[in-house]
Amino acid sequence: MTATRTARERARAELTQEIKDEARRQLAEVGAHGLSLRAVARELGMVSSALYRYFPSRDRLLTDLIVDAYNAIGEAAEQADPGKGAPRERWLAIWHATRDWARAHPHEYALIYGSPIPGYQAPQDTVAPAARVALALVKVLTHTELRAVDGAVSSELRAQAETLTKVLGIIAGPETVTRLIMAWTQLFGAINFDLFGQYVGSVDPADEFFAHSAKRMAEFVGL
Amino acid sequence: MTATRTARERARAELTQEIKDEARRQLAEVGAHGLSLRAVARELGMVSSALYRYFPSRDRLLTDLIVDAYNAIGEAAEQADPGKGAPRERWLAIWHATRDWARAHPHEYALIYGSPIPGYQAPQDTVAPAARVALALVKVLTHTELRAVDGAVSSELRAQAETLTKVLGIIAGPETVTRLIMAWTQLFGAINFDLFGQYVGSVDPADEFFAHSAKRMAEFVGL
DNA sequence: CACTGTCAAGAGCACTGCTCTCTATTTTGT
DNA sequence: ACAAAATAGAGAGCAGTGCTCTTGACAGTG
Repeated sequence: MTATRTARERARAELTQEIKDEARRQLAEVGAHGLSLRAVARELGMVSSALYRYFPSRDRLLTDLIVDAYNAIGEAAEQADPGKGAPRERWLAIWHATRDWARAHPHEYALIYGSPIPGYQAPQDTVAPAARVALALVKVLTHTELRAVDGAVSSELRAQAETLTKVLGIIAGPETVTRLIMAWTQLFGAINFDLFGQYVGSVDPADEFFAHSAKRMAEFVGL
Repeated sequence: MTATRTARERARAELTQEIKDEARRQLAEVGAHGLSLRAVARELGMVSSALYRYFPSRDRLLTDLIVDAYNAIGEAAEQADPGKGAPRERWLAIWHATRDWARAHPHEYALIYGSPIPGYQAPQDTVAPAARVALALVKVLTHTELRAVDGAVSSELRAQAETLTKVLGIIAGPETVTRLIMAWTQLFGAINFDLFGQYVGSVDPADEFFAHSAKRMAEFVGL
């Protein structure tokens, strides 16, 4: 039954992919704001209404692109991590690979780390892919001897950190976990500022500054 | 001269302001994406084409709102700084005031620190207002005894930092200046992640984490 | 008073997301 | 194998958008 059924379903899956690919192409050119369903359909030689057989709305198509982008940047980060060797080098590799992906796909990056699009509904589909870069950083710290970091965290933050510790399965104190989140914030904060032009007038180009930040934050978390 | 400012000119200035106010109101409701010139005109009881006598395009109106938003968040930061007293408390006050403004005006914040609007090229009008929050932080460090921070910066970054030192007129080494930019990045990185939902699943609500970050980054720059 | 520049208004263009109906084709159940 | 059901694309159409152009009315100045 799967043999006959897949005839149509395979065509459907293929066309769905083609639509996403073309949409991604246009996204890279004109950005999320300029992405037009009609233009995508036009380019694919179909009529716009037919597109709605595959995506119920423009937002839905964008949501799919968002998930893909999260997975792409997450995979870039994971690929950059050799998995073995000096933790500090692994950390730096992940940082730079993440930034490199963002600079290579600025509009896709803006889609996921810029302002959320219209209705701002972040479906459950996005939360797992969205965590991949962060998890790649976490992975470097697991089974790694960390330099102890000092500082007191408030009780509520400690509770949040301890919950995270369990979920992530790492052996680290609340202070380290908190610093890790700060480092994660710093990573994407720096990429945002770089891509969105906020460093113009201070550290532009930002390559050296970013490399410096990566090292400083490695030390900051105890690496 | 200014007295003879014609009634027409005053009416024009007034109406220009009313348009911006109404646009800001709609921005708060539907976001930049949903902001419609026709809807603004409709609400003001005028026809859409008349609006083009005041703003040559939608992007131009948005640019004006961007400048206003930069000034508003900058002023919030400046107001929060008592100007005297313990530098560390001033630093924390600025951090929290900045975040508070962002949370009170999420769509305006997204306009300036989210993805840049397509078709809008950051004009020179925006760079000065955009620097106000950062300058408020810098001001805390001037004439303040800083704890020395260590670390080596590369030659290019050092050059950038030294140029900044001259421009800002502060007495601090390249390492401190670099750390200051990292702190600035951390501030807006954290606000971004908080407002755009990236902290869901880790440190949500992010109040405690943000307060913690503010303190940690104060120490980080030597305060 | 006449002239000139500014203004609101309206019509209209090209485009958008989306819905609906119609027809052709494929898949499925008996 | 054949009828029924599900699915595909095409086309028309709706309401909305940014923006342009023209028209007629008004204010400011010589």
